[in-house]
Amino acid sequence: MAASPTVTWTEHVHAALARAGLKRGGARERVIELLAGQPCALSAVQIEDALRERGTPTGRASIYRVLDLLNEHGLVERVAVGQGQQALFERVAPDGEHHHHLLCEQCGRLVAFDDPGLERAIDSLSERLGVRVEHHDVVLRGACQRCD
Amino acid sequence: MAASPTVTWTEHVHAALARAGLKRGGARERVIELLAGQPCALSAVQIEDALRERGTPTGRASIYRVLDLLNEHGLVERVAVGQGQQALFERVAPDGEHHHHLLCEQCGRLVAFDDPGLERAIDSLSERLGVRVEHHDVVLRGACQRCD
DNA sequence: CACAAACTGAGACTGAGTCTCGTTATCTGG
DNA sequence: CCAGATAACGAGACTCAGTCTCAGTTTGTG
Repeated sequence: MAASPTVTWTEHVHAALARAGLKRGGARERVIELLAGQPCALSAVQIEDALRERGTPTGRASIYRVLDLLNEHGLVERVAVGQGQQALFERVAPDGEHHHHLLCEQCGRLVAFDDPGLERAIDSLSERLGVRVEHHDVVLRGACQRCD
Repeated sequence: MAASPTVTWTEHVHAALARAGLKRGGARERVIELLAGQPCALSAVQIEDALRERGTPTGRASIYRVLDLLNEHGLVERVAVGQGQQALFERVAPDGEHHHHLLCEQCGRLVAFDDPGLERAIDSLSERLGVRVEHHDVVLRGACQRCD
């Protein structure tokens, strides 16, 4: 939502991976580039298909490897839409901004939203429970504006 | 957490299914009985194993059928713990009381919690977004009290 | 008690995700 | 600029949760 960040996500990713002493590779660049152009979450299968359609078919193993790597470095986030059986991945903004999802049970559309009140509720929760909350996922299911 | 409800979950389930004009069957009774005795969510595989260990091995297909049926009737809820690859199921209290989960990334323990503030935040969210929210899942990941 | 409808389970099948391993590309530093 | 070391890649076999099918069994009603 921040219109044009000082560093793009792609640059941010390259910097982080270089800092970790990793080399570059074709498959990785392709996955990163694809994710960079996505507004919301994508499944590994969708990534595989998209790359094939672009004329750059990429091994399944490589895709999962890249996704795992990016996830470990906090550059990408696994979204558990729960009902479906495949994991979705989406980029994490360098500034740490993040959002959650509403899955429309009618049309299957995934709608992103954010809400400070919700974040606050979760923060205070972590204190109340006496636990350290590292990540949180909120998935709403219902009908989106279009379908309601 | 309500110490002893007027109707037990098992009775509630039987009543609901009878109302729907369904017959009884061995596999169903076994799954219901097993779930009735669980404090928290269980995967289909765990159910299959547990039933086998009890000396009443039950077909995989039947277990999934029962779980789907109970889910359709709102008697059981699918919990998407997200990272893992198998769905978890747990009973839904007749009084509609519900809770969420913290998954400890150290020990893998699933801790249940509830929080009115969180529920409120989600309710107000649904208005703000102009959508109808039917269900919601909140999964926290971090370290539980024991591991922190 | 007979029959229709519901239920069950063995096992084949699907499809996402993992693993292996031989090959290839990248990046030093000499 | 080259060579060795190390990281990245991809084909394809494999795993495993979950689905589907279908013939046989049980339930409960008329």
